[in-house]
Amino acid sequence: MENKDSLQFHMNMGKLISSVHNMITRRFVQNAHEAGLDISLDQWMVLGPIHYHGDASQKLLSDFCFKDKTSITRIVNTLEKKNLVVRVPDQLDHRVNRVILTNAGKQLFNDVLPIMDKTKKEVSRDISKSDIETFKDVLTKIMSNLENE
Amino acid sequence: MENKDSLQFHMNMGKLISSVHNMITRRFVQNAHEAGLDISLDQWMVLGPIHYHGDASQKLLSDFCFKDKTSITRIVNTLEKKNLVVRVPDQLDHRVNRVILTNAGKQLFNDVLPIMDKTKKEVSRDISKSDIETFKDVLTKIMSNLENE
DNA sequence: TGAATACAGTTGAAGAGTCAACTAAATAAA
DNA sequence: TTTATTTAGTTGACTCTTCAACTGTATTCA
Repeated sequence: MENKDSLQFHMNMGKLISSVHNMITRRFVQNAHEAGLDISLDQWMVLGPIHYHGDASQKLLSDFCFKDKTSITRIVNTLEKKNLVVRVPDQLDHRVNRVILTNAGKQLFNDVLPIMDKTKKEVSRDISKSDIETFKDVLTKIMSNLENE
Repeated sequence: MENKDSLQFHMNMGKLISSVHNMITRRFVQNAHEAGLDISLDQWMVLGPIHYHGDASQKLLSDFCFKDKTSITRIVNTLEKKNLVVRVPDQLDHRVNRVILTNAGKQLFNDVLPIMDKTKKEVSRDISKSDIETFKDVLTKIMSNLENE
């Protein structure tokens, strides 16, 4: 690709976001892999709230991660297959699963923290604090623009 | 979700981008669907350069769309299944497929243009021109931060 | 109480994403 | 001119996403 720069210049927002999303996802997995850790960005995004809450229903994970309940079902399946979490049926509300970290899950969580940090630094290298703020504000604004309906 | 705002405030960049990416994708498909059009955002992203170039190798599509060649293979498969494009083997370089729009493909392209426009407006509603500019600059900067290696 | 409704979670099917391994054709190097 | 390397594209295995249809369990309200 001879003139990638001029192309990017003409890229629209949707394409930019999609490309950046893919690149960040890939970089995170690469960084984790280089550190000998086997985890995807989405698995990490789900692991976080479980760790934070100690235990979490899939509905809560869905809300926190802004992911469809179907996606949560499948990601939790994967995490369970890897023995990082277990599903425990709620005693009061029998519709609910409480998702809990195993020891391996807690271990992995701590191991991945520095990887996340490294990836963040790589992503935002040479971008000013104020531009990052504007960037996050715009993302948040877009979310509210597209929320419900 | 009681206090979504305070949550978003604490969301990190990766999560924000991932959420926004999914929301834009979903909204585009919804808008297309409401207009009676059956097309995904990724299919549209591939259709564009084909229309622009008149005919395009999969390699070129891969470069323009910032998508893996594997993804292009599968998206072109889908487009071909829907009779929107055809693959024509290149006469000079037998490794290459030239991907060409059918009449149905050209028709769809024109029908989708206003949908794309509508979606863009919805996405960027009430966001200032200068914030959009900063936003796109940051995205481009992230791309160059994560490029190769 | 009993029927309708809402809610939590799962499943199936189809479109995309990644990586790794693979054809087959073109180009470079010996 | 053979041999080696690069390049274009496909395939397989697996993860994630979306939609629609489906269990079961709570809740509401007549």
